[in-house]
Amino acid sequence: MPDTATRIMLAAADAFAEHGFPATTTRDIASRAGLSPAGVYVHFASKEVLLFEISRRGHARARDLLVAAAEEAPSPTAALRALVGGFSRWHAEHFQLGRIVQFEFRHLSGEHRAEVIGLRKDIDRVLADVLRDGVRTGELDVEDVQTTALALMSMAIDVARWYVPGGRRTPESIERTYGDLAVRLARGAG
Amino acid sequence: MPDTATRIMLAAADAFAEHGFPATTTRDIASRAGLSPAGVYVHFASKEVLLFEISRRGHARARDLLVAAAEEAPSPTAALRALVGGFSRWHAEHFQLGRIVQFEFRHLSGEHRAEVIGLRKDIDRVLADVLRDGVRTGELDVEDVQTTALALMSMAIDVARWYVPGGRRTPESIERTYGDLAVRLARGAG
DNA sequence: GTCTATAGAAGGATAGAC
DNA sequence: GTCTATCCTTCTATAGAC
Repeated sequence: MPDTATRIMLAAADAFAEHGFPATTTRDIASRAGLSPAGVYVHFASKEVLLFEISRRGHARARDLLVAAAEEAPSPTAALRALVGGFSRWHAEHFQLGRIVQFEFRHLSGEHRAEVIGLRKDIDRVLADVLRDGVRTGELDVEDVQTTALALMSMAIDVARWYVPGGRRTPESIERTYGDLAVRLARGAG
Repeated sequence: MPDTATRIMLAAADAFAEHGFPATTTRDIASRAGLSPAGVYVHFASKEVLLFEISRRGHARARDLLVAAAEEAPSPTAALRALVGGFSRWHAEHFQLGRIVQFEFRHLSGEHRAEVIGLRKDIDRVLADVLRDGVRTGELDVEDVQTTALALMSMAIDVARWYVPGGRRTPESIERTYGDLAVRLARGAG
């Protein structure tokens, strides 16, 4: 049994993913965590702080995943495949967390938003660096690195919006297909 | 000066795009439209009906745009470029409407959601048909038509999430770049 | 068709007992 | 650290005058 604070975060993540942040009530969160409405406030100062904690941890985990994938890959092409494939798979496996991270962002307070933006820039940079590496070695052919990186991130992020567990597409098949698509996109007409 | 119902819809679209549906108050909508809080209900039965009307019209316009682009194109490759480029540009030019259409969907009532889903299937089919056409003629090389269509739609739809007017990227440059990326993605290694 | 006023419900957060 | 009870605010939607 995880500790109470963790249970509350898991309950809140479920609720936020299902209804969105503003439409989620603290009563719903408390009830999912097996607490009274007041019980939440012993562990978190407000509903917004709860969103922030979930967002911060989610972003940090996604970033660590990407950095590790980039470092382990033997070539820019392999790194590109691992990055986009892995990020896409992550957004399928953790589609609830992904939705919160990507789509509830605007409901963070100014200060909290700024901190999360920093993590986002780290994430964007990892992919752009891989593309630049590949262009330098000649493996990849990309006209506009920034925009191509953005488009690839869009493909992966959007998985969280449409993914339904138990559907035709599995996280593994998404990883494979999206990794392939990324390489096709960045290798050009050959 | 547009009629009052239209003014209310425009005001609501602004507010929904800025705060999301649940966090938007009917008072805010009324105030933006230059009405008292009660004035809205003469024209729309509820806040949810307002969201539905905006969503329905937005989807229908996007669909008409795509169908027209597909019909006018002289070849599957040209159609693919026009479709993805045009859809991406639309999500930049109408990023507010795009956000509502794509990200406030879950707040529609069951009946209204079903009607919008029908429009979405039309939209998805247009792109999948173009890819299939191109595979048949041999112009395009796509392994999984459904998933490739989905990934291309993701690229375009996600523009509404990140686009900021007045930024480095214009709707025109997005149209060009994303149209090119789509062709690269579907033409394969050549 | 627009207003003022308000009903009626629900939500975020706190007080204070245990 | 958890509960019950509740404060206070805010919200959607309606009533009824004009």
